Amino acid sequence: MPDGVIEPKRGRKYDQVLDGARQVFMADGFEGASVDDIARAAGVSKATLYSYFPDKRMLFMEVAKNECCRQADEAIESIEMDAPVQQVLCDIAGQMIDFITSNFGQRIFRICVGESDRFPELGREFYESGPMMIRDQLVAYFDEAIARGELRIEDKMLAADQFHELCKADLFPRMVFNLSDEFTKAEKMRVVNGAVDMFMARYGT
Amino acid sequence: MPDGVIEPKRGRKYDQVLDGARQVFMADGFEGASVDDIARAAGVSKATLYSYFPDKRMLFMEVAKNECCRQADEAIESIEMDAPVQQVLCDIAGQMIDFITSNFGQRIFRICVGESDRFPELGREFYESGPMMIRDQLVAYFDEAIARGELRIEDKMLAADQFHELCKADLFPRMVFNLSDEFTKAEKMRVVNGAVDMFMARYGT
DNA sequence: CCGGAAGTGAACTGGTCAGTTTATAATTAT
DNA sequence: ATAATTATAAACTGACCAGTTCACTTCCGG
Repeated sequence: MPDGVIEPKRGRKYDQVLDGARQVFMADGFEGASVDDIARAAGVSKATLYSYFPDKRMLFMEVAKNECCRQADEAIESIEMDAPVQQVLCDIAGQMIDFITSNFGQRIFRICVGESDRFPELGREFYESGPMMIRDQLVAYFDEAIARGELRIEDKMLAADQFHELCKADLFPRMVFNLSDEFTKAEKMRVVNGAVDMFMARYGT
Repeated sequence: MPDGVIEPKRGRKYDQVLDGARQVFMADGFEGASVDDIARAAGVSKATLYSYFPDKRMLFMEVAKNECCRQADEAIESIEMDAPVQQVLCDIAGQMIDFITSNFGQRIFRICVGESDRFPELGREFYESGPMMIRDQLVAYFDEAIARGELRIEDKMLAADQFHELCKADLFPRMVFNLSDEFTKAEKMRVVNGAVDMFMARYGT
């Protein structure tokens, strides 16, 4: 079997381990998750797990990277970039809020923040595949809209970061400090519309 | 000694313990800090420490509560509420950014977020003495400014939360994910001005 | 059907840590 | 000065966990 492109990275149980790890990390956090639990959840022996991954951290990094990319791609697909600016911004805001308030978004954020001292690559990795990608996507979209005369922005990076932050108003603190872990459609709409209105008031033409 | 109002809560070494705990928690986080280290830093025996506080969590809560109140009071004092709106908003934004990017602000946030699953009172406590207080203060200020005809706001709570979030643009993600831990005056000014301009474009008269 | 690769389970190492206990010493109040 | 309170040091309990090792089993390709 010289190749076959989609052969599972190595060994049969690689994905199984990743799945188990995802479950346990999402349920218990990074420090909270024990490798024994992960092996049990994956239906795999600890020795096998350690034959795939050098240590707990690398295992976690792999889980996080995988899931982030998957979710980001999904979100980007689903947006119709040719609609009117207001509409596009609403869609983007909706996607961002859905991610931020999702179970995965919540957990990964919590872990990245909590562990990033003892585990600095993690924060950086997440920043680059999260906030930074969002900013780049937004700036690219702004460029188009500016060219069409629909927006006027001096500092596009700042505008992107501002929009991102506006989408977190109210919801994010409540979530992150464990006051709520789900939000109604109405609560989300309020924030989406608030963000878009504010953004257009400042940067609309 | 029937009373004397300012007698240290009980026992001579109470404050000493709190000081040591603050140092070690700020340096190592919550899980990262060992009670032995705290006792050593406080110059106190472990048994003494445990005679003041029932467990590590309660000790941490006390440290956090103390420090939050102290910092919040300081910040509120320092603002001249009768200046023009733009000026007041700039001052408030500056204060918020200074707190968020301060060593203490950073550490306490990291700990609250990281531990709030296994330790839910903590998140709530911090929310109430942090984001919620800020929102209330802002809303109170908005009321005055609206009465003077300087602002026009329908949803004041949302506006307060938006302003708060705007102050975190760029800086907050970079800090929280450990890409930077200090910021130049210029970086802060860019965000402050960006926040105020955006806010005034939306809610100014 | 055989041989090597992949996987298993369970015990083990070496370490950390919260919280308790005990016998002893320093402070303080009366 | 004496008795009660408060503090100390150090050892100890009981628990948890990452990562390793090893003797053994299962799986799969040639």
